[in-house]
Amino acid sequence: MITKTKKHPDPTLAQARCKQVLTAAADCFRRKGFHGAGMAEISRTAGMSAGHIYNYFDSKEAIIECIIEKDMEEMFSIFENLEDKPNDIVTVLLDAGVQRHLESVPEVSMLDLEMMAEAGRNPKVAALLCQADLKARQRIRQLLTSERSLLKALSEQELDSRINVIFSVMSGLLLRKLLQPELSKETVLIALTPVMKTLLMPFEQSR
Amino acid sequence: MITKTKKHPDPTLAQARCKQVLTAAADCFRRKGFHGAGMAEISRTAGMSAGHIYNYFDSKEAIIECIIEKDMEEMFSIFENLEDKPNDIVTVLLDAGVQRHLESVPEVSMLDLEMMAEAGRNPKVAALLCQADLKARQRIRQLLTSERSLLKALSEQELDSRINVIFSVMSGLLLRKLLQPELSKETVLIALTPVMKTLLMPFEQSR
Amino acid sequence: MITKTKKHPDPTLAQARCKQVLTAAADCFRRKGFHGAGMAEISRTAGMSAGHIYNYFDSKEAIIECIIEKDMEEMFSIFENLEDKPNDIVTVLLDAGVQRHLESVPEVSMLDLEMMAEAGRNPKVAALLCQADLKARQRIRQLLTSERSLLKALSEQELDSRINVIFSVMSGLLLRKLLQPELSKETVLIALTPVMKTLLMPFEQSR
Amino acid sequence: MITKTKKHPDPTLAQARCKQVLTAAADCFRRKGFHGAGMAEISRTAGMSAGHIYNYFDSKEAIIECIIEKDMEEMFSIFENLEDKPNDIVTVLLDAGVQRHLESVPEVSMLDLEMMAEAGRNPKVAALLCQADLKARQRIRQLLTSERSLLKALSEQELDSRINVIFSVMSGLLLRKLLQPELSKETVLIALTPVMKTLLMPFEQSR
DNA sequence: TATGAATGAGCGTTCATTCAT
DNA sequence: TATGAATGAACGCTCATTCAT
Repeated sequence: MITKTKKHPDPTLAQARCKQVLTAAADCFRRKGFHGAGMAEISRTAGMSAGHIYNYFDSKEAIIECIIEKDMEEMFSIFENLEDKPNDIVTVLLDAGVQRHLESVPEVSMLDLEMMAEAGRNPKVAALLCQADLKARQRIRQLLTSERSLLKALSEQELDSRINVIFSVMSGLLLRKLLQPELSKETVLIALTPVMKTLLMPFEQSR
Repeated sequence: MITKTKKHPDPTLAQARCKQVLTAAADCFRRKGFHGAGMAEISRTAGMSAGHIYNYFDSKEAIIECIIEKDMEEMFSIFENLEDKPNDIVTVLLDAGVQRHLESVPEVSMLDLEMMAEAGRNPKVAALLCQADLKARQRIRQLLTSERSLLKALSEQELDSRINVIFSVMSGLLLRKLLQPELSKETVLIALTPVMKTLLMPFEQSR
Repeated sequence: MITKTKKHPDPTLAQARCKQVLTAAADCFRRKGFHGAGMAEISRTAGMSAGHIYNYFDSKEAIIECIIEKDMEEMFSIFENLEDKPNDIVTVLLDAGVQRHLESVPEVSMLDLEMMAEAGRNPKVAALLCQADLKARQRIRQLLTSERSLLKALSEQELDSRINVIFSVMSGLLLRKLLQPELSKETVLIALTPVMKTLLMPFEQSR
Repeated sequence: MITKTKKHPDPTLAQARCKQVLTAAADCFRRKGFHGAGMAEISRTAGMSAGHIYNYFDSKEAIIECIIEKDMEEMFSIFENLEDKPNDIVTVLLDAGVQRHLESVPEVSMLDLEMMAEAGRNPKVAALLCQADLKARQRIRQLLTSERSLLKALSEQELDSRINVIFSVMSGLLLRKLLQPELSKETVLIALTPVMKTLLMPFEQSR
């Protein structure tokens, strides 16, 4: 993750400084947005001169991308751990999604939102996000087509549809939390659980 | 809508000028984002000098807030028209949500996202959005508890839950379109329709 | 010469401001060099905010190029007037060259030098200078091959050689003035006159 | 040559390190110009940390001045060797001048130009250059007034004039090469040789 | 009412220089 | 002696905002 374009004889220190910068930057970005936070503020927050940051990152852009990359990686660690779980896939997905998008501290959500908004303007950011999203969907697809799934016989398109709606409702929670901060997990689960069941079972023709 | 801090001898003209500015600004913001569009470009688009805009708005911030307000109002016109529709509430909600969040031009989605991101930092914007969201939920609640609904007997909390999940999955489509632009309405509907059915009917106890 | 990329409803004012900037910039460049003079100093000298300069010039680079262009044009006005002079071409060229390169105020020479040094790094500047030099040589060639010249029968190459040596000795005076400021015009002319005669007459075979 | 402001227990090593720096710096300056080359690049080229350079030189400025000094010395070695040559002084001077100013690699010329431009602003540099120029002229004067010269009877002023014009035409070649890179030595010599002959012989009264 | 010339604070970035080790 | 981490002032440039007209 550390910029390859610069030599850092002491990798431990370098990594520490990078982390300092990334932490500070993430903090500032959460509070002010990517473009609202200036290098001056970031450097102040990081306890480091603005100039010195450029020994570790090529540009503010690079910091943003690095933060996004880190965030995506972290998001994936959620999915990595999914398969070890017992066989109730509904519960597993519910927990993961709700935890990530509804229970996280507001600051995390803010950064997620900021990233999406940035993706609308910055193609590089958009690419990073799309790529991460693709990987996530593939991971879920793997899960849903595994031996024990009830959906292994589904057509490509239907599977796609279900996965997209799952992602839609989950990431939508992010926006709900923003617009209705008092919303509790318990309340959400009342309706979300049946929805997830619907999405993870064959649709009944009778309806 | 017109800024109260300035005197305008001719209210008609003033209102016209305000509209000019707001239209131009909305256009620019859609194309470039809130911070990507400059006052110079807005004034050019509005066919008015940059300085003159300040006779109607205190700042760029004020323009942004005004546009968000307008946008919220417009979003409501969608809900206003809902009740005139025939009795298949599933179709009605599906159409409205999909149209707004999945079929709109990318620029609209981008602006929605920016608005949300902005809400994370600007309490005034957050308040506007929350208020609009509240009104929207109340409107839906009205619909769902009307005479012809199957859900009129639901508890407050369960109704709340359902409405929130409906909003979640719908607004989540916004993010899906950003992350997977090739996703088609048809594909989405395969899974989204059963989900909406689930959300708009009493849950079966057997599940 | 005024930047075409910006609209200036009042051309008179615009031209005046441009001149202000160019004068100030030339002054600063003479004293500090192209890279030694900052926009802050230039704006201070021009009695104008730094930001405002960018309403007239796209960049510092553009200012430099504009100054060079102006300088080249001015240099040409010397050559334009040459042909009206009486028939002693030796005197005519001597006067023009000595006046330009030896008698000019030191500031002019400084700028000339700066331009040459800049040409070594900046291809655009180099191109401007080369082009002007080419035009100057063509003008001289026209003069030397005109009816009344003694050199009209010369081979291309020999003509080229003579012209280049003329330019060489003339522009070399620029450097002499820098390195030996006390050198007087009279002293220089003692040897320079015979040299010019040599260059403007057929070479004698006997030598 | 070594900076006097710093103590160096091991003078031999110090001198070696200085040479390292100067060699590296000269190299960088030739490629990028005085202001185009940064201390980072110089230190990398010198195989030494940037900070360490400041143990030998007070500033980048000091390095520049030191290099100019060295360059002036080197220029003199050309003149030193002149007197050993056989008696055709025209050829000797022609060769020396053309070699130095016309045939040298472009980087050398560029550095010469930068030095001159620098002299226009930095009095210390100006002094160095003037002093070197003075010495060069005195050396030539020695040559021209030696036993075997045809010019030993000339007045001070006339001698001065001739020397200055010689230097002028020679250093002017530097500028010609910059402005007309395709110019060949052969072409130049066609006219330059007669000019040098003119300058190194008594002027004929008949003209 | 309307203009656009003008400002100035702030932006991201660079780089000569210092200093703890 | 030697390092390179760290600084901070300055750079060119942008842009929301003001104000004389």
